[in-house]
Amino acid sequence: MVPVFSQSASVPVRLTDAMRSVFVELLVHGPLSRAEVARRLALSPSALTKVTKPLIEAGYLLEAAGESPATVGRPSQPLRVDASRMAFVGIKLTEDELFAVRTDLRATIQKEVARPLAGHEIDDVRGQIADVVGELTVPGRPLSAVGISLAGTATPSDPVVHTAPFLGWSQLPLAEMVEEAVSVPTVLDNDVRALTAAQQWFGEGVGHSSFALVTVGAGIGCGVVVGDRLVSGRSGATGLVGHLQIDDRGPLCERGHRGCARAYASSPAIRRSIAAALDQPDLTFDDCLAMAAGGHPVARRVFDDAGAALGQVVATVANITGPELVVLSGETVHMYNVCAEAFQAALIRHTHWTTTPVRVVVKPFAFNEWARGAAVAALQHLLLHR
Amino acid sequence: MVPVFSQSASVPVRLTDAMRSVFVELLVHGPLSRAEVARRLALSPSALTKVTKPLIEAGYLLEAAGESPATVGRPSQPLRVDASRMAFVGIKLTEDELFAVRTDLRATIQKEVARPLAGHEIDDVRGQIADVVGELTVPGRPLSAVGISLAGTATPSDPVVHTAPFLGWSQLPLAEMVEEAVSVPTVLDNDVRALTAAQQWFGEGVGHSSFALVTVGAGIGCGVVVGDRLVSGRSGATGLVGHLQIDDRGPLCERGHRGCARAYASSPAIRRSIAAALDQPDLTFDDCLAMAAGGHPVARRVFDDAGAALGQVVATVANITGPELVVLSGETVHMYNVCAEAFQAALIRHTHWTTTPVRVVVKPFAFNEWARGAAVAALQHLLLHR
DNA sequence: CCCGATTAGTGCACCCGGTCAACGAACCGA
DNA sequence: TCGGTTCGTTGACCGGGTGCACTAATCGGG
Repeated sequence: MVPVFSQSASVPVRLTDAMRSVFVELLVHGPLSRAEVARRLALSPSALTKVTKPLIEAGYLLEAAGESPATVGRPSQPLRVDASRMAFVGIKLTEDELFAVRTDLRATIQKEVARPLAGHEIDDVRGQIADVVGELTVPGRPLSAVGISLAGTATPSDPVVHTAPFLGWSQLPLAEMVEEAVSVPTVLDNDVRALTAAQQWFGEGVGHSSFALVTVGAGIGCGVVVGDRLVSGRSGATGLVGHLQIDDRGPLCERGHRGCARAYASSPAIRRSIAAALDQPDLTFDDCLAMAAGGHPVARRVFDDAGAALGQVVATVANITGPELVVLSGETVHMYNVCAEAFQAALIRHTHWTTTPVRVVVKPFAFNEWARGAAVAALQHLLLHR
Repeated sequence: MVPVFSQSASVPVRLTDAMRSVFVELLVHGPLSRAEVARRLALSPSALTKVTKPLIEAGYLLEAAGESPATVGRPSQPLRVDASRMAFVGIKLTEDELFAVRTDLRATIQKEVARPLAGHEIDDVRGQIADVVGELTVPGRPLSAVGISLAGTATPSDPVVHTAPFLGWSQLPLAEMVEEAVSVPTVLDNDVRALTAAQQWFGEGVGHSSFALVTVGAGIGCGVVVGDRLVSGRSGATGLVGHLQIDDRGPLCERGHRGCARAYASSPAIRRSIAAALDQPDLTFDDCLAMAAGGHPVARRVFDDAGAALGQVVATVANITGPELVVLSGETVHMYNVCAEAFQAALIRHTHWTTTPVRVVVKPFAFNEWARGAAVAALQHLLLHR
């Protein structure tokens, strides 16, 4: 447990469980007074002075300039973590690109890099990762951890990529290899789960002990948090909703399923459907979206179907896991605007009749959100499991 | 924490967290030596003597007559819990019947009672529950807890039934009322989750940190355990797979869904389908099952469709939650025998292609299993959350 | 303007649940 | 019989957390 906070600290700090949980509470729930943290974590007030003192002395916590909330009694002295105290690099690998960001402790992006992937050969990829990490590192400030996320089966608890179909990898000890190359603790994770982690600590999931994240983009993904814990099934296989059957007469997906979720709602499928129906093979997804927004009947229908498929996916996930909230995100969430009614109708229709539909929050998506997720996955792993 | 172990103990025991976890470990994982328990719970050997001594003295643990496992070194001294040290009553309420059992600590049924429910009027039900509890109680031996389960939204953390459609109840503080009537701590729970709890501690779930239970009977139900914790969504709404859409052309359910799981696989739906097709309204479910076993084409087809629907339900649950195992149970699981192939085919077909199908275990079901589940729910609540 | 009321934070003695280290116990095989 | 090995116990000790008494800082009211 020592390594987490000793590196680059003038005063090395020996971490106790209470210190860790206080730190995480302050990191996630923003500035809070000692008294408030004590109440939340069921600790005594005296424990809190004892715990926070070394963290403040070592520079991890700051006494935030407290604006008085105008109440009786002695005003509280809010504490916050010094987000700049640590730095992380998050990397998202896709079939043909590498996105990387450097973030601080609060997952604020400080620098970003995107570049094409030279190939899928592991040595090349390792080299590119090492280059990017070097590029993102500020000389005097060592990184605390590196996170790598990809579409495939991988978990932070395990340094090997089990399968990554789009990269053609299986049983690849990527974390070890990168760790060796860059000399920084490195953590792997599934891309959707990493994104869920980011939402859990720094996004819409804050304050919810259970929620689900559903992503739309090149595919449909899903991450689940239950009892404040990010679920990862056997070898990281959770939230595989991409091929959920919507009906049995719909469009075909690349695996030969008729009417599965990704055949309806993934961006390539939407584009293909409209392009094919109109015999305009060069239409882009954005063209399609514009057409739907403009009321074009074909585009409208395809997007309505996509929205309905998404609504059914969300309802199904909610029926099974019972989250307080579902966050909708992904590269093409903005399409929600043109299919909101279809989505809501399907959500209501497929929600089990004994409950009310889940609350759904649409979370706008920036292209570097995936890489940011990887950084948060690394951060969480460092703070919780070390 | 004191109340759990002090009642009726000649020597009152003050429980620590370690004592609780050691006790549960021994309860669930059978006789184990101190050394083994210490390893499993990451405690020191000395902690174990310290923890077990008072529990042995108070009669909660016994030194089991150790059959030597023939190994080098000093033979270990297995410990086991004295299952007779506590007694529980579990009650399952259905629309028109009340099933109740008395169990020991290991959920072994010692006495059972079943009787028709006089009505849904709360005072009558409360009275009947109190009668049954009295009937099941052995004079000298007070009960440790009473568990009540029903189809509807209820959680052990909360003494009120939120909704119980088949009983026509909503927002009913049943636990308080019963507790007052019988003077024993009383816990409510959803029936499927209670059954899942029983599987988790004393059934197929033992040894698995994540698994799902899918039940077939009058309806289709599902309970989920993730990270050793039984999932209960907002107000206990989880595992609502009954109306999962299987296709969009199938039979109608009572809520007007075409082709949902319960329209295919619930026992009333199966019976109705076959009775209607053959125009023999008096056929029973067992008649139908016998016909299918005998190769009758209509019955065969209906049961195959039911099996396929179940397979799809299991695959969907597994895709989303990623359990190590799925346990198949419920009043009519025995129908699995006549539709195993259809089930397996659907399971494979709907399992996400990046993973292998979950392991499925078919668990035979006795009619008092529901009530036993309620007893386990009470036991778990007493041991973990008190 | 002072004085209780109220809430926040600190210092210090203490407690108690665990570990550590040393040892005794009970088996094996040579 | 004796070393090897694992199990279990004992007693000293350690350290994280609590309890309590105290100080700090603000408010509203007489």
